Amino acid sequence: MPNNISGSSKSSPEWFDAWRGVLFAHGQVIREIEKYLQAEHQLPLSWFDVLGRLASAPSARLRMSELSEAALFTRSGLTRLVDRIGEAGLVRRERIAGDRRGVSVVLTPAGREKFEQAFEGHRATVEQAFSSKMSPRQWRQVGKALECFIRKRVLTG
Amino acid sequence: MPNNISGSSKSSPEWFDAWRGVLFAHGQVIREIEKYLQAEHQLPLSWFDVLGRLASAPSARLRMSELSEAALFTRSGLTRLVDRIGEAGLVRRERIAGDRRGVSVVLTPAGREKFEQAFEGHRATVEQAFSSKMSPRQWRQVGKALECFIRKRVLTG
DNA sequence: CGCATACAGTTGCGCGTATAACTAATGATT
DNA sequence: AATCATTAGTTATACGCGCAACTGTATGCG
Repeated sequence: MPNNISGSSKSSPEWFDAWRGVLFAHGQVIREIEKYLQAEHQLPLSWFDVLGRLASAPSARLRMSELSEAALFTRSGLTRLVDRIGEAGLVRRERIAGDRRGVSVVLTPAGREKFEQAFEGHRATVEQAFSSKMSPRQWRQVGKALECFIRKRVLTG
Repeated sequence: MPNNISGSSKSSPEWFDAWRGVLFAHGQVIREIEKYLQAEHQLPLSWFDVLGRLASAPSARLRMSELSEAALFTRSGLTRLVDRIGEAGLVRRERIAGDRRGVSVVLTPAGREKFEQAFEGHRATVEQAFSSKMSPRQWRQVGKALECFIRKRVLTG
């Protein structure tokens, strides 16, 4: 076929390298984080993620839809996920006054404690696996460039 | 602790924003890509990834271990993945002369065609979902900063 | 030469997620 | 008030991945 393979001209424009970087960085760092959380806290990353979002929400509560919006999973997966975390006593569901369809997921004290225990190590893991691989200047650039992908938490105070 | 990095000792130091950016960008772009590949080519992203790696390898062939090293999955998952892609006729296995343990995965003509059909659209999808969200300067910076995560294909020419 | 160790890849199993169909409540339209 | 469309969340099913144990081959060592 016409295209010559090994040449970087066709198969890899510059912006594609950026994407590949995101792809690989993500994969490697996620693995490290999961390894750490599982080994030290018996905590799946998905649990940690949910706990973290709740912990930084006002009143430590979020609706299912709010959770899934910001999150890496879909609504469907979230139901079971919250089930499991709930069974472990780290969150609980509460009805919402005024909308009988909705449910709030609330962080329990046990959940907050679990999260706080894991947080520092998680931070250290990200630092070691991710940010230590680049200069401050660079991570600032990366943060700025990818800022637009971050779903802002729009929370009415 | 030894390091109090540049001021913000709160919940989000600057390098953490960079990581969050990677996390979110990855999630969103991956979704878009998967949606496109599935809708237009009935091709899971993992298949496309394998086909692409093979397509850009000399002789369009790679060992299982080479595939898994560079890739986003582990060896175990790869066996089944290659099974499925093989059943679809896009790759095939071949024994390696001189090492009866090893197996080469080889791209078939059908596999190459499938990949090439999907490649352009994939490229366009990444461009639209990822790189159009930032300036050329920025994606260059991102590419540079995350370069170290990319497992280089060390291929003796 | 015979046994132990390391390596390449595959298989059994369990778990978690996504897709789609479903229940239930809300809101809009008439 | 009755109906239709929309939204919130759950459930049924299937599929893909990772972990750990297993087969078979290669290599090291006494």
